[in-house]
Amino acid sequence: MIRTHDAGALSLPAHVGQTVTLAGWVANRRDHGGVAFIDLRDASGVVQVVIRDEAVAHALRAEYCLKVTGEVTARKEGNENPNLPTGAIEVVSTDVEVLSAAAPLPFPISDHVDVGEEVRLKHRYLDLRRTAPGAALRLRSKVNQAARAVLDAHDFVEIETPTLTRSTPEGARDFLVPARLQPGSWYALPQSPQLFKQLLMVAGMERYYQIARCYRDEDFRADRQPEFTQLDVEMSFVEQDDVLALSEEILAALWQLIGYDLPRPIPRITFAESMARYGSDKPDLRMGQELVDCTDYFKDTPFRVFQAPYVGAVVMPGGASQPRKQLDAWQEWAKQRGARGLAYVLFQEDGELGGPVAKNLSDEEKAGLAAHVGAQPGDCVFFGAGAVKSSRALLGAARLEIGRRCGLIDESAWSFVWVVDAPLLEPASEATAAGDVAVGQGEWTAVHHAFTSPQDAEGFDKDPGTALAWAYDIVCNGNEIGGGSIRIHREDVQKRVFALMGIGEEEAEEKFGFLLQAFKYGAPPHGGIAFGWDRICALLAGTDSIREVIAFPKSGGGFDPLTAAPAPITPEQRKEAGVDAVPEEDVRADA
RNA sequence: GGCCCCGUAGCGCAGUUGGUUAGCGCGCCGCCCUGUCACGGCGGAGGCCGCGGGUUCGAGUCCCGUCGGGGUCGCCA
Repeated sequence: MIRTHDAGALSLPAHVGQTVTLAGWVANRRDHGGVAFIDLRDASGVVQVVIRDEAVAHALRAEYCLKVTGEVTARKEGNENPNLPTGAIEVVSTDVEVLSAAAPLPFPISDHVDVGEEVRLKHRYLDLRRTAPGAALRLRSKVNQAARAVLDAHDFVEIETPTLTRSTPEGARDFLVPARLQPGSWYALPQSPQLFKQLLMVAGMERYYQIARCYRDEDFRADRQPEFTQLDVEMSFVEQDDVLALSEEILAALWQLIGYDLPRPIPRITFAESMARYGSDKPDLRMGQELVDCTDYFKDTPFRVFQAPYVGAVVMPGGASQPRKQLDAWQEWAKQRGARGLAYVLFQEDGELGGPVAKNLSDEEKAGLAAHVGAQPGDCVFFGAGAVKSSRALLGAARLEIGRRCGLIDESAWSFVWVVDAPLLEPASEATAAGDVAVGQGEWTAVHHAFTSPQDAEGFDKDPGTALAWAYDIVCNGNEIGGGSIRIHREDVQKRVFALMGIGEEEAEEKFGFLLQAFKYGAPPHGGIAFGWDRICALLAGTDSIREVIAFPKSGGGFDPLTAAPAPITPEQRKEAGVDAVPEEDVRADA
C-alpha cells in the first residue's frame, strides 16, 4: 500500500509521535504564506496536514490526489477543531507528493453547497466523493451484507438467474435485446426473476435468494428507474406465516444498521381494511385521519352528489380557517387526480356549518355530522362520493396531503405493516385500458401475478371477484417495500386461474410452457417475496430519492447523464444485430 | 400520453411595467499573508440569457414551437 494509515483513523494520543504516510485528496486548502493547511480526505475521513514549505503548498489545488508523509502531532491548545473527529491532532508533513493533479471542478466537492442533480449525475464520480452520497453507497453495501447474513444463517442458496431471457407476459413492458444468431428473435431483460425462482424450487433448491437486477420499460418517476434491484427470495414447503417471519428477521437486521429495533411481529392489516380505512393498499400509519365511511349516514340524503354507491370523509384539523383560495386549490388538486372536485364542509368555531355543500344537507344530517366524522369546531371535512374504489383513492390521497400540509406525520417514526389477504383477481376493465398489458383476454386479471395461490383452492372460481389470495405486501411509512405470495403448485388450480384470465391452453403453453412443464414433475408447494432494495436503502439512508442509493442512476427518460446512454449505433452494428429482420411468419406486422 | 414548474458565467441564484453597459455569492486565475479549519486581503478573467421562430423602435423579460431537467396523473402483475 502507498499509505501506512487511514487519515480518519488517526487519533490522540494513539498515533502522536508516529511518522505516517497518508494518501488521499485535497478537500480544502488554507494557505497563509509561510504555513499552509490541507484537509486531506480519504475514504476513512479527513485530517489536517501542515505544510511549511510554501513552494509545495502553493501549487496544490482542490482535489489533487496526494501522498503525504509526516509526523502526527497533538495540536496546540486552542488550535483543536472539535468539528473534526481527528481535530485533536494534525500531520506535520515532511514530504508531499502529487500523485495526480485535478482540473478545476465542475462543482465544489463540499458538503455545504447545494448542487443540481443533473450536474451531480454527470460527474457522479465526483459527487460520490462528498460525504452524504458516498455514505449512501457504503450503507447499501452494509444492507446487502446484513440480508445475506440472515439468509445464510437459514441455509439459503444465493443463485444468479439469467438477464438475457424470454419475454413473458408480466405487467410491464419488456426491454428487448436483438439475438444476432437468430435475426428476428429477441431476448427480453427480466422484469423480475419470478419464473426462474419458481423453477429453482422445482429443482429442489428449497431456499433461494438473489440480489437481482430487474428491468421494466415504463415511464419514470422519482422513485422509479428502468433498472432496479430486488432482494428476491423463494422457499419451498412454506406457508404465508413462514415467509412473513423470515422477512421480519431480514428487515429487523436492516433497520438494526441504523440503530432501530424493529418491534416484531409486524402488525397485519387486511387489504380490504386498508382500503376502507386509508384508501390505499400501502397505508402510512404514522398519522391518523382515517377515512370515515358515510355511505349509510347519507343513505336518505337530499344531496344528489351524495346519492352514491360510496360516500366517505376525511377530517382536516383546523381546516375551517383556510382562505377561499386554498379551498379552491384543493378543488384543483382533486381535478388533477381525475376527480370532479372535492366536496367539503367547514365546521366553524361557532358551531355553524360552512362551505357550499352544507346548504344541501338536511338539518338532521348537519346535526350529527361532526360526531359521525369525528370533527371538532375549526375543522374542515372533505368528502368523496361515487364509485367505491376511486372515491377511496381520492380520500386516501387527500389524507396524505392533509398530513403533509398540517405536519401530522411523525418524520422520526418507523411504521411497518403487512397488508394481507389481497384479492386474487380484479376485473380486467379496471386493471388497464391498454390491451397489450393485461394478461389474457378474460374478464379477470391477476392482482399480484398469475401464479398466486388462491386461499380457497376449491371454490375460488365460484365468485372470482371476492376470492382472496395468499399474497402479502410489506409497507413502511406508506411505501410498499416488498411483496410476495404463496404460489400455485397444482396443475388444475393453475389451469382454472388461467381460464378466468382468459388464457387458453395454447397461449399458456406458448408463454410459459416451460414453467408448466416443470410443474408436472413433483413441484413442491412454495412461496416467496421480493423486496424493493433501492427504496429500502433510500429509507435507511434517510433520502427521498432512490437515485441517491444507486451508484450511477438514470435521469428522466432513461438517460444516463454520465455515459450519455442510450446512444445511436452504427449501420454495421445495426445490420449485425438483426434489428430490422422481419420474421417470416409475421411479415404482415409492421406496426 | 395529460397537466404544473424550471433552463441566465464552472456551481447556486437575482434580474422591476419590455429600455440602453445582464448582476450577486461561491468557485477559477494572479499577487499577498506563519495557526487556519467553509481562513483572510487586493486585483482579474469568465455570458449565443437552452434552441428556433414571432410581436416590438427595442426581448433575458411577452407569444408560439422545440429540446433538456424536475414534479404529478395515466402506466408500473
